[in-house]
Amino acid sequence: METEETSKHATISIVAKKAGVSTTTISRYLNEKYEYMSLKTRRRIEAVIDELNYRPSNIARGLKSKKTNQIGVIVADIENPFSSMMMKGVNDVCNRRNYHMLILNTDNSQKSEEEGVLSLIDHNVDALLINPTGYSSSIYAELKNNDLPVVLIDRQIEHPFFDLVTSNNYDVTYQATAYLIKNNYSRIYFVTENIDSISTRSIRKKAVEDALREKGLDHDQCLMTIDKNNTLDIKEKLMKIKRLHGNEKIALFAVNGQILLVVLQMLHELRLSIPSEIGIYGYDDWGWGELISPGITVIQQDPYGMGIKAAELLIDRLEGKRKGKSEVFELPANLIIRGSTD
Amino acid sequence: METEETSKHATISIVAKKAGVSTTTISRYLNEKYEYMSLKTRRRIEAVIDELNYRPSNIARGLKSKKTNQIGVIVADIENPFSSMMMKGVNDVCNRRNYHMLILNTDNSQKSEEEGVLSLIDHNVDALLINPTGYSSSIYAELKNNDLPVVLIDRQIEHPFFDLVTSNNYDVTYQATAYLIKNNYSRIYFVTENIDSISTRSIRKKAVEDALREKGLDHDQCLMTIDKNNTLDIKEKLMKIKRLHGNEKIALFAVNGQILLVVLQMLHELRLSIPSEIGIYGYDDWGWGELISPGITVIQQDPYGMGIKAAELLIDRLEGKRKGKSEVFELPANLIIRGSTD
DNA sequence: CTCTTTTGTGAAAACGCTATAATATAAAAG
DNA sequence: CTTTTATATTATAGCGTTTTCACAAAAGAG
Repeated sequence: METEETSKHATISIVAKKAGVSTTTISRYLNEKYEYMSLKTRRRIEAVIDELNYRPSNIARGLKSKKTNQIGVIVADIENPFSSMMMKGVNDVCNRRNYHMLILNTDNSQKSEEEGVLSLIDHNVDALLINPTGYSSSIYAELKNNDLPVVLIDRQIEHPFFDLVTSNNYDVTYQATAYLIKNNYSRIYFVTENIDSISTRSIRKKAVEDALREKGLDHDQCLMTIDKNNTLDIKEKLMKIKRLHGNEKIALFAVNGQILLVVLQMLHELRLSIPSEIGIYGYDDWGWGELISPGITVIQQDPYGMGIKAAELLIDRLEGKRKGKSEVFELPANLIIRGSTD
Repeated sequence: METEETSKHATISIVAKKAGVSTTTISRYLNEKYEYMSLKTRRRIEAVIDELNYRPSNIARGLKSKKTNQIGVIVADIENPFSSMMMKGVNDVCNRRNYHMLILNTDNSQKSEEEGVLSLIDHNVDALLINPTGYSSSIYAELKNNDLPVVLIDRQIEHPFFDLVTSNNYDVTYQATAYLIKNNYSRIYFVTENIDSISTRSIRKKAVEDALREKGLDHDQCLMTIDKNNTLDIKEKLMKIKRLHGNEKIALFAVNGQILLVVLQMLHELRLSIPSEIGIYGYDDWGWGELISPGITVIQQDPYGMGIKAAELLIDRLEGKRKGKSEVFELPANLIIRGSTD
C-alpha cells in the first residue's frame, strides 16, 4: 500500500533512484543490452519498472538516438479504397516490426506532397513511404541526397531514384484490352479524369493504345476525359460516337474504381444497356462488380499486398537489411472477366 | 557563393551563431514572440534561417515543451471505406490547424486498442481520437485520469467519459424500418457479424426491434448472425424462413456496408430476386447501391463530416477553446429509398 | 539629472533519454 | 602475489529546443 500522492509520470531517473542504480543501467536494460548485467540487477529493474508503471518517452529517446520508430506515409487519396487497403498492409507490417505510421493525405496536390515530405522530415521520421501524386517535383532530388530511406508505392516518379512497388499495369491492361478485341470490340475508349500527372494512368493508356494499334484498330482518338461532377460533355461525346460507329462494338475502359462508378452511373442515366449497346471494363471494383448485372469485367489489383511489400522493403532498407540499387517490384493484378464485355 | 562543404543539418545554435544572437532569441522568433524584438533582429534572423534552410526539430521542441503537434488516431478497421472517409475529415482539419495524425489500426481487437493507446501516449501525442472497437476496457478509466484530451468517433464506450461524434443511428434505423413495415414487410431480420461488442450495432438492433414491436410484429427471433467467409448456415436458415413464412413479405437489414455486400452476394447465389422474393436494406453503400438493379435502400452516413467534427472538437479541447463536460454529437444519416424495399 | 519603467537580449538550466569513456570489482593467468 | 582479462556499473556530456531569470540599454517621469 504505497502512497501515490506525488506519482507524476515516472522518468528514467526516478526509476534509477528507486532501483538503486544509475540511469545508464536502466537505459541499457531498456535497450536490452543485457551482456554485462547481473541477473539480480535486471530483475530489480524489472520490478521497479513494473511497480512504477514506467514507460520510456519515445520523444526523449528520439532526440538522442535519432530514431523515432515512426515512418512517414504520404498517400495521394486517403479516401480511395485502394489507399485504405495499401495502408492496412503498411499498418500490419508496422505493427509486426514495431513502427508507427505518420500519415499525410495530399489529395493529389503536388504542393501538399512537397510540404508533406518536409513536414515529416521535421518530425524526424525514420523513413518515408510515398504514394506520389505523379507530378514531377524537385523535392525528390533533394530526398535522394538525404540518407532517409524512401520507398514509392503504386506510382513512379520522374526520375526513378527509389524502390517502387506497383502492379503490372501494362501487361494486365494489355491483356484485358486484347481480350476485348478478340471479342470483336473495335472501338475502345480510355476514360480518365483530367489530371496531367499520374504515371499509372499513362502506362495503362499506353497499354490500351498499343493493343489497339497492334491489331490495326483506331487508337488516336481513344482518350475520353471525364469530370466526375459534370458528365454532360462526355455523355454528348459518347452519343455522338454511338451515332457514328453504331455498327461497331464499342467499349469504355475506366482507369480506376472511382471512374468506373461514375461511368456506370452515366451509362445508367443514358439508359445504355451493357453489354449489348456498350461494353465496359476497368480497374478495381472493390467487391461490387460482381453484384451488378451483368457483372463488370475488372482488373483487380492487390493493394494490401503492395502495402505489405512496400513497408517490408522500407523497413529493410531502414534497418540495413537491404542495400544496393533501387528496384521496381510489380505485383500481379488479376483480370476478372464478367458479362460487361461479352 | 558560400562553401557548403560542412552543411550538416542546421540547428538553432548554428543559426544563433550566424545571426549573432542567442538561441533564446531565435527560439522567441520561432514561436512568434515578437513583442520585445527589434525589427532589425527579426529580419536578420529571417535572413539566416532562409540562408541555412533551417527547420526546427519537432522532436526537440516536443521534449521541452510537451507538445508534439501530433494527434493519435485509433481506427477499428482501416480498410473500411467508412473509416477512410472519417480519416479524410480528420486529416483535413489537421492540415488546417497544423497537426499531424499518428494512425493505428486495431482490426477490431480490444488488445490492439489498449496497446495502441499506450503506445500513442509513449509517443507523446497531444490528444487521442478513437474509433473504439466497442469492447469494454479499463484503459478508458485510466485515460480519464490523464489530462490527455480524448474524443470518440462512431462508437460509444461503456462509460461515457468523453466527447462522442456519431450518427443518429437509432432514429434513422427506426425510420427506415418503419418505412418497410408501412410497406407491408412483416418479417425483418437483422443481419450482423458475430461480434459481441460494437455499440452502434446494438443501437441499430434495438431500433429495428422497437419498430417491429411497436407495430405488433415478431421481433424475438430477428437476429441473424453471418460469417463473411462461410454463408452456408445462414443460407439454410433463410430458406427455412422462406418456407415457413412464404406468404409474408420478408426483408433483411444489413448492419453495415460490408455485410450488405455479403448479403447481396448471398442472395445472388440463392437466386432470390429482390424485392419480389426478399427485400433488403442496410447501412452505407458507398456509391454502388444505385447501380445495382434494383437500387438498394440504404442509410447513408456522413463519415467525412464526422471526422471533421470530431477533429475540430478534439483540437478545441486540446487548445483550451472548449471546456466543460463531455457531449454527444449525432450527425444526421440519410435514408435513401430505392427499389430493393418496394 | 536621477529614478522608474519599458524594451530588447542572453546565460544557463532543464526536458528524458543515450553514448562514450572511465572506473570498480571479480576471476584468471603468470 | 602482481598483472591481465572479463564482468558489471556509473559519471558525464550531450541531443536541439524552451523557459526562467537576470540584466543592459533606452525612454519617460518627477
